[in-house]
Amino acid sequence: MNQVPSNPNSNGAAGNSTAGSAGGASGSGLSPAGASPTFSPLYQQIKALITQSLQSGEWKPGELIPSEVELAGRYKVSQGTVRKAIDELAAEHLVVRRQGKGTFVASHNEARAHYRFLKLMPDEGVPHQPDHHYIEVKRIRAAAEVARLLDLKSGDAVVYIKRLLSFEGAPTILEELWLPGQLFKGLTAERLAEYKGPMYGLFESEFGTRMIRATEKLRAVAADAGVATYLKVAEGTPLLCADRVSFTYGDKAVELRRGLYLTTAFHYQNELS
Amino acid sequence: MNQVPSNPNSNGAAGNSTAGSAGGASGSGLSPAGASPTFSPLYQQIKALITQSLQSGEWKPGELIPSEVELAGRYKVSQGTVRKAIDELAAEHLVVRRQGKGTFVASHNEARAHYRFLKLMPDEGVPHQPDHHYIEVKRIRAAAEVARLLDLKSGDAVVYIKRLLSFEGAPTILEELWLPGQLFKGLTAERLAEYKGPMYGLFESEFGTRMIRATEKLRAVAADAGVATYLKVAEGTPLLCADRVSFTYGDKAVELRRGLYLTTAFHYQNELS
DNA sequence: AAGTGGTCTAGACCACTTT
DNA sequence: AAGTGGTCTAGACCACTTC
Repeated sequence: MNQVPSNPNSNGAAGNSTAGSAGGASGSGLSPAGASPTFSPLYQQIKALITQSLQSGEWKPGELIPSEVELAGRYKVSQGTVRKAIDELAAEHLVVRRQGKGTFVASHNEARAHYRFLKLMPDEGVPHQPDHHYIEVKRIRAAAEVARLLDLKSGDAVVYIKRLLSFEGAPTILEELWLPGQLFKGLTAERLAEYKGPMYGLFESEFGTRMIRATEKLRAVAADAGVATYLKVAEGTPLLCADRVSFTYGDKAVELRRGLYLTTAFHYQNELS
Repeated sequence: MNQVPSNPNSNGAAGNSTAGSAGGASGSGLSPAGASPTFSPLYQQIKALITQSLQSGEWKPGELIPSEVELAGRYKVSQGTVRKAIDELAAEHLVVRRQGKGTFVASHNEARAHYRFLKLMPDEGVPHQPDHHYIEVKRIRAAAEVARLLDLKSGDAVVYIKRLLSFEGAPTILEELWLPGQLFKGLTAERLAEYKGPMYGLFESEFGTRMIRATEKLRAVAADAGVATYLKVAEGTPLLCADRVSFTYGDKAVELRRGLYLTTAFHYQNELS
């Protein structure tokens, strides 16, 4: 993290080898010198420093981060370099820029973020907020497969959640979740049921874990007897099955989720671009 | 297209009101003055001019476009402004940058592009190229729904294609397509069958229509008798149904596609980011 | 008026590719 | 050596928000 690729300045102001030392100003424990010796552009190093401040909670979701000018001074680089770093963070939805106001830490407790991880849309009309019914919330031991995907040891504590989501009275989504017990200690059915807003908003504001991105594998499956009862459909009804792995900062997997979607009046909306 | 937001130059070189006149250099018929009077940043205007050259075929898929320096001279703006325009075009996959070589028009006839619109992956192992079997290729008249989605008139000519894709002998995808007859005049089963590479590659190189982006609606459905025969499964087997609308330059819809995927050994891979 | 992000310019040098 | 995109700086001004 200490090397700077070059020093093309003739003036004395913007000296080199500064990004690393400036990194020390970001507070918490940075990994010491002996890291990977690969070169990277200055703006990538700045981006990494800013990301560390986000991850450490120095700037929390919804909060204003320092201005580009201030960050440029702090890291001893030009505003343009800070700008390019923040541009990429904004493209990854880690921060949100607002002209005239500043740059804010992205939060799932915002209208704009609500449909980034909820791709099920009604075939007709505008989306409504679903009713949540928590069927089961308990702490269990991780099975081998769950442990592998969450990078835990087999038998480690895991929070298991099973819930049913209904749109205007129509049960539509049956979901199971597995979360690392370590990260979600006080998570109970009550906390979940009473929380207004998206589940990821609760995770980020109450448990300090913010979901950054996710991968999903989609399949068509037949409803078994138990599932059919919850969704009030015939056994064997085709359902859309979405197996999700969600990641937080540092590409660390922190959630498994299996969703079974009844797609008679809803569809999974996707953009290929 | 003629206005330039401001003229912050004190030197005489980079004059104003030049982007518009430079646009005339791109050859084909630009829309005259009376367009919308909304302001837009210079780099957005440059981006629009470059996009027009892409759309008009001045630079074809796979070809090298002029260097940033040359474009800056042509449009009478700084290299940085051209750079920002091309940055966005690269982010939208309209062009591909290669350091030291130049900027190229993106093409579906490239390994890198093969999996942008083909999201079905094997559960195990690496993806293989499927075998194509064309069941039906004919010209028909557009039904109301097809006409509406393709922005045609009901009854206009449409090319209809039905094909079966198999991976290592296992029939997996049954697909139907509807294409505007106007744009795909010489499209026959022979042309399709003999073409090596992705179908979108054929469309762009033989018919001058390049797919830029698409939307998909995914549902789980039950295989009916006909579909079950093609895919060699029992009637009622759950299948993943993907209804796609593809767009070319100018957000013009130019393809409808319904894919039925057998997801016992395959899944639809999606990234939420 | 002051502060923020957004745009634009000009010039330098680096990394990579080709000649 | 020459040409390309990639990085970095410095400074100017614009658009928007707040005080």
